[in-house]
Amino acid sequence: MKTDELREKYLAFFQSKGHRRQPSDVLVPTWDPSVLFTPAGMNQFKDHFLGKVKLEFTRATTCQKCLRTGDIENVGRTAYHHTFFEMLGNFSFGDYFKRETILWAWEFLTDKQWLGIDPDRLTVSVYLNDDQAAEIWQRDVGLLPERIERMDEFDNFWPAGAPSEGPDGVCGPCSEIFYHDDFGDSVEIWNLVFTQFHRVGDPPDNLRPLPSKNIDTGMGLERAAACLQGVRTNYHIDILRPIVDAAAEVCGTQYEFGSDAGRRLRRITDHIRACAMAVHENVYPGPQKEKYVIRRLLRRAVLDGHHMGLRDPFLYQLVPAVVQAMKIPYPELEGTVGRVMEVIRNEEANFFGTIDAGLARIEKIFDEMKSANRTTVDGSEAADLYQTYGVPPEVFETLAAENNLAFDWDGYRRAMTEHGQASGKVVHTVMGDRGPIDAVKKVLHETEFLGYDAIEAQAELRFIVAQGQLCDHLAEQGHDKEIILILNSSPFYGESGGQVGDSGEIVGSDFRFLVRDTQKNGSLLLHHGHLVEGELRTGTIVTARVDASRRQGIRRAHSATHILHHALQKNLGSHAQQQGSKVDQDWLRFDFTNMAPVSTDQLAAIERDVNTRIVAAEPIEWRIVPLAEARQAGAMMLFGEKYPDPVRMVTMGDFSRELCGGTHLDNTNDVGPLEIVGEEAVAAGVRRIIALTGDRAQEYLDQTRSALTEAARILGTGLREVPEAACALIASVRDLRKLLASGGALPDDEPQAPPSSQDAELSAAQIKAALREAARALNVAPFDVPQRLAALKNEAQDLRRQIGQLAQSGDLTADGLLERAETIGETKVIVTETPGINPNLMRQWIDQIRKKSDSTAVLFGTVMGDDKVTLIAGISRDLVQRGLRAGDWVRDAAQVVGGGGGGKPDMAQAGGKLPEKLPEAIELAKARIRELLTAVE
RNA sequence: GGGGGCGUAGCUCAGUUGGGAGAGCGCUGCGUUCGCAAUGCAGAGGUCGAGGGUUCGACUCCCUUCGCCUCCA
Repeated sequence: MKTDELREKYLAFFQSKGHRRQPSDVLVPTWDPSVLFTPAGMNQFKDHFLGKVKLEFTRATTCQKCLRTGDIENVGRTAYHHTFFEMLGNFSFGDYFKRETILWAWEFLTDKQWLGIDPDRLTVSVYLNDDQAAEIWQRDVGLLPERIERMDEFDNFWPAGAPSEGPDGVCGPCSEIFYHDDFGDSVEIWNLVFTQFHRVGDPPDNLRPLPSKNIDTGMGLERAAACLQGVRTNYHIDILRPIVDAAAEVCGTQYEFGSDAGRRLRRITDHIRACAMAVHENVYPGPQKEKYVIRRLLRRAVLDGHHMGLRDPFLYQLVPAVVQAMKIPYPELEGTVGRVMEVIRNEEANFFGTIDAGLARIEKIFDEMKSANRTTVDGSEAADLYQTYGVPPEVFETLAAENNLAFDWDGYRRAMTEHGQASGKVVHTVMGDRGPIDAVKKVLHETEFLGYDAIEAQAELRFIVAQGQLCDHLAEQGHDKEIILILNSSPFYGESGGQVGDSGEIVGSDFRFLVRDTQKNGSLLLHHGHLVEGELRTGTIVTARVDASRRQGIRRAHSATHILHHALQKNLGSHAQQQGSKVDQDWLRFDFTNMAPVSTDQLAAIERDVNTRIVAAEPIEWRIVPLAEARQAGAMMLFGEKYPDPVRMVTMGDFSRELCGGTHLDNTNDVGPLEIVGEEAVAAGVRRIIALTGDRAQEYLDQTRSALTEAARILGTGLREVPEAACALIASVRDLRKLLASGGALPDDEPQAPPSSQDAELSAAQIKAALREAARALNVAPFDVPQRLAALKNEAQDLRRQIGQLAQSGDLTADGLLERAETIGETKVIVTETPGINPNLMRQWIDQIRKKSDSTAVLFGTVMGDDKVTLIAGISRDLVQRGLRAGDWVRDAAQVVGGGGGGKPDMAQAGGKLPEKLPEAIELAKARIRELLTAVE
């Protein structure tokens, strides 16, 4: 039986038993902070199990995309381990229980109409004291007692070991069904979990019966398919074997089941499937969390290829094979093949680069080891290299072996364990209640949202949460910590879909509560804020009033976001899909898929398109429609997003249809101007645009204009010429610096600012472009351009002044100084003030003097600025050999001017901050050198 | 979220208790050579990521910040 057929039969079977067929949840459930990836079919029903949502159905069946990395080491080695896999399941929320579950499972497995498995191949297990389940298996199904095994809480309880070890919360016994294959293995193909207890504390008597019992079953699709297809490993089933074969071809090797290469090919198969599915859902390889897991999977697969001799990206070539295998249940995969391949190829290429860089470092370590006569690679050294540069230890070990060096795996593991501990641990909660909000959920399933039509409404105050606790009455004002109010209905929008929460106020007959922010928890709206007047009491009728102007700014930004999304796709291509967004008051941030930076020309075109749509005054409308209808209407569907059904579809004119729960304008014209103020990278393949709308866009334009005007004033030129003049100023400062360093003279004519053009007024776009160009040349943020220009201008002036001083000291030349030098013994000694000379020039002179005369000792001093003194001393080589130190000499002199110094034996520098004492210091230096020279005679 | 690391010339990088910003490749020019390859000589190219602080003096030390890499969870 084909895998696709098995999947379909399972879902159809449970549909025929009154189950609602639900689509798979996304791979990364962002709504659930307790997991990175969906680990099982029941995950999307957590709140159903706990009675926290209104139940529209009490029986469901799914085929869930899952990803687990707990057993990652076993992938490829064993027959049945995967990271990515599909899980078939049927669920009951307080509906049917053990009897139906067991009978249906048996019917589906053995009935000829369904799987038709020979009953003799099946055995089952039940929990030690679950007589109820055992009896159903024995009496109702008719299994012989020897085919029913009793297992302990670590095998047949969920969560494993819960009764004695916890955690607290819902739990229950389970019953597993095993298939005995032709290879002598017994394979657990189906786990039936009977959630019937609530654990409170440690044994004994810690399992309380739940009022509402649930069923949660899971059948591993690949595993069951392997049994039905009679193959010895999941990797040989019809949807995986083609990927294995494709991997073998790409790796240029023959697939053999038992070989080392065979294991590597199976691992590559698993990991590329996981990566492709994740990237398809817009989860890219990255540095943290779920993105990091994907990166690690990809790298493990690349490493296997590396072991088999590959040195260039290869994994990406397997993406089509993955899509081919998975496209029946997930037809949307075909739409993203190119993007997925590109992302994976990119990441692979990066990693091969990392490996190359690592090789160089490893060579270096080997060299050091050889010179130190060490024969074992230090484990902690390898761990260090891995943690810092990502050089995998396997690569290290291989190279070590080639160099006849051993590798200390124990030390490596020890170091990695320490690192893990140093990095801290996060506590994971499996499933359960986490505070007062969960308690509220059981009573009040949702806050009715009224904000699409109103910004003010009457409502009943249902719950007050203060200091993390529920209370009925609260009089205290000025709470440090925020209070949360929950109403039965509210016009406040809770942060979701990237749109920030509303702020405003909730008032009653005798109180006033300021809402700072509104958050969403499930279907509840949480109003966070502070009580400023009166007393709060649950059950009272209140008026909830949203801050109207802020809401209006948010509406502008949100509608602008949709228009921007449309413009991006038009200008960059349909791959420019939303990756995330944040919508605030007249401010929006929009992340989207794009491999390269968006050029300034493209940005200008995008901005122009958006503004054209805005002024076209297109109507904006929304409706609640069935998901299928929205899809047919061509609404934008994002990968990695799970939509409710029906959905809210927002339509703008005839150019944009998006599924969106946010608050929007009625007409595009109300957006006002839109200004793109930034474009940057957020991750490989993801770009971010930041834009302003309405008032803030207008402010931004005004600021831009005044910054450019100010820049033009500083430069003494026209607006249009600012970039050119800025470049000229930079060049002139650079030239002046060189001039000063080399001791050249100032050119007669000061550079002139380019003449200001008398052209007509510049457009907004031209102003922005001019300021941006100047900012790029100056390497500062656009609004800092005037400030930077002023600083540069000052610097230029200062440099000119210094060069002028330099010119006045023209009589000080190396030759001139040498002529006037005092001779002590064989040595020419020059100790003098050199007004206006910078340290660099002093050094050059000292070098010249040392070239012209054999034995010399030179010390120059000058006043720098208003309050600083610089001294430079240089002595010739023979003096150094005789034990003189330039540093000692100059330091003595510097002490007179209140400073210190040092340097090399033949050339040293010192400074001080008492300019008036410079002559004294010079005199001391003269005296010191006489002493020093006499001492070493 | 936490640990480690990196931002220095167009590229790859060096820079040793804080005291003259370097190498290799590339580039430009001039030689050797019939020409190419090769090679010799000369030269251009740097706000040492940004901003503060300590200091007489910071690529170097401290703090902040931005970008990138990497590992752990």
